[in-house]
Amino acid sequence: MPELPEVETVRRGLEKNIIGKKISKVKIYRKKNFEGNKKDIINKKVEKVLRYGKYLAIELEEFHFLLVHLKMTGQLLYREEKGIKKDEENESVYDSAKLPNKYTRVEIQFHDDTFLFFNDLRAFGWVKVKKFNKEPLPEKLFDREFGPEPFSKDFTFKYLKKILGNTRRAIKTVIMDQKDIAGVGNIYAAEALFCARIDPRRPANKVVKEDPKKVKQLLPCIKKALKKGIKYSGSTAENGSFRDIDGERGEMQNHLKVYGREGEECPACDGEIKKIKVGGRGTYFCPKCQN
DNA sequence: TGATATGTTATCTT
DNA sequence: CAAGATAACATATC
Repeated sequence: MPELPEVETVRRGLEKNIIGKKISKVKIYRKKNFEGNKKDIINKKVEKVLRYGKYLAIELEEFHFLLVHLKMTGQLLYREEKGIKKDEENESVYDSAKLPNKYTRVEIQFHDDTFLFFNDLRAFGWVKVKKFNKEPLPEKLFDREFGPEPFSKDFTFKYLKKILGNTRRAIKTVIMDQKDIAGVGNIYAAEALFCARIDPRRPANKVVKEDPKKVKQLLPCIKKALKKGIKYSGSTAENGSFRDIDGERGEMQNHLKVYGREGEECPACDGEIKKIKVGGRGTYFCPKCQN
């Protein structure tokens, strides 16, 4: 679930709460979700909290990093203390009145006895410890390539035209590819394509050739969709897993135009929102006005 | 009960 | 080899 806006929501929460804190203890509940040597980060102070696409990097002293990817159902939960949170009850499996719980994979304790829990029901996510000799580029940090951040100056119309014009893949698949654009996932891809009135199934190169105007629209549409997602602190569907570091749901699900709205009337015309598969993923769009 | 789920990546196919 | 498609990861829900 977590895409750029959700991960950015978590990043901001962490920035507010753990900068300057020193790690005192690391407890690993599930080895598969942890990589590296936990001793490397003990007694190290948190200096920065960074985000690259959907990836998080907590930078500690002397170029030590605590890296996190939430994948589908991961959560980073900050607590002043262990145990049961007063007046809280679990309504869904993704709630966490009590911490740690059965889905807690890693527990970070700070010197002031506050905690950061990495919870992940499906356990696809991970926490890694890495160290460097100097400030690393994101490519080095995560051992992978990143497309430009949607809010950076590198994300231009020229660039968008280039990545779309180069391939016959469905346009939705391309804008979700992290090597092409960092941070866009299934929800915000659907919203951006609706905003630009583009059929998500269309081969990307065809859209560039036949509808350059729509591609020009798509650029601000991607930014707007993500910005709105950040504004509403991310999206948490009915049975969704996303929570901020206080365990709170996002609000963006109430402002989505097509994602998750199968069968509802299109907000732009009198068509009906349909759900199909594109590149194996659930895809919501209005067949009447997106073409 | 089998299909499905918001992410990424290894592997298979064309 | 490249591009694109698909399976796999682990668990809950309908």
